Amino acid sequence: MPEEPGGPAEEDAAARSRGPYAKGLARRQQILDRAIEVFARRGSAGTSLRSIAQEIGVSHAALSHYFTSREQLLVEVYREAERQTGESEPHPADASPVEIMTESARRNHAVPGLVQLYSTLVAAGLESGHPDATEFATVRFAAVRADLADRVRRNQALGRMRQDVDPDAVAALVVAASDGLQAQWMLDEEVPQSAALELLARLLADEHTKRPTEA
Amino acid sequence: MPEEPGGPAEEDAAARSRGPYAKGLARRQQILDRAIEVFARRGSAGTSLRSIAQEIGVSHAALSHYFTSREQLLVEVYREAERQTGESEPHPADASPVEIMTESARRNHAVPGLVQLYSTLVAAGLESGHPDATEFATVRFAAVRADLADRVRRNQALGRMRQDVDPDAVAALVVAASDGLQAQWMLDEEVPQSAALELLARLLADEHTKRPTEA
DNA sequence: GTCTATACGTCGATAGAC
DNA sequence: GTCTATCGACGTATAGAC
Repeated sequence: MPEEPGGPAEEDAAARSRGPYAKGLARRQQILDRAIEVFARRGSAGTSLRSIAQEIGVSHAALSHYFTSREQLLVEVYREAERQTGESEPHPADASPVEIMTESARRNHAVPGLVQLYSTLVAAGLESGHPDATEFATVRFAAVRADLADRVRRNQALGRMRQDVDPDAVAALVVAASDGLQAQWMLDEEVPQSAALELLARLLADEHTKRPTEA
Repeated sequence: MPEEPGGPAEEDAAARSRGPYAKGLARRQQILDRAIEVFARRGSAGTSLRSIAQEIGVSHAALSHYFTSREQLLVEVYREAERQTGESEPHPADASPVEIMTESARRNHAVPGLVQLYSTLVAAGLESGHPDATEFATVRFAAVRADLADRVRRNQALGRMRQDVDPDAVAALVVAASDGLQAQWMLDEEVPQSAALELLARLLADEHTKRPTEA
């Protein structure tokens, strides 16, 4: 219970008694911002709680005050970095699944370390004993697949996409292709990432709307 | 593991003075076999050099005698586990790219922890400062893509695959789809992994050879 | 609520004895 | 070839200052 010497106590008291407040939120945000820089410079593997704390000028225990575990910090750093790319804003309603993932890939590449962090989180999520990463990966995959499957149905209804494909299978396939191609591209920029995604888009396009030059 | 007791001593002396020989190789193999079991049971994330060493009944320093780093051990464990699935044996020459990856996925699922280990190695390989994992992932991706691209060309020559697709793009796409679908499936077995791969195969099949029931 | 100090147990790596 | 011993660094947990 805050002592709050002279301030207007009514609304502040309720707000202040629980949950994070201005200073704490700002601090938390500062931690995330600095963490993004550190991850971009050194990668997520070599970045300890202590090194992030040192960059900010606090003790590593302070970070534990804002994030219950290193893994949760990683997840939140990823979300914040993704948010800063504009990825959280909704994509155009009539965009095709492949267009969505192509645009996402383009945004991801603009943030150093983001693809690596994503890969790290997914890999950790596959292991038991990493509940934060598992939940992150599970929820994210499910949400992206659901969005893409809806877009497939919409594109099919518009006659822009083949009718003889299962929307759920297409959604899983497009997510997998996008993620996998980004990983391959990180290791070898010669990998035809864009060409492969465009190829997939062409294969999924309705045959009657395909431009003859492409066939 | 014959140490060839009565063998000619000349080359033995040279061989024994450096590099591994019978006893050391057997020990190394034993370590890998036990490590595979431990990884299957506990996952790669929670498996330290100490825990593997404990299972074998040696100190963790002994493992460092055979593997220069934990990362190298991880890579070799993956290779050994993959070898034991029969994955190292060549696939039929006329198999299609998607058939190859479908069969590989089937074999991978038979070994607990293998998909997780693979994801961990690829994620580590994307980070700088992990040379062993980086080399593993780079070489493996390049080799698989080269094999698949050859198969695409062969299937195109046989008239079993669309002529209007770039073999290199198809190879990268199929690898990405296979890897990504396995990861998604590990988190949610409802993901239509097989259906998505079969869908991709159908999209890539030559239109004239497609069975009418599928169109 | 925010943060420091401190400590615990574990980790990968390495040096040197046997 | 394997051990013990030790190192520095890690994530986490707790006590308590402010």
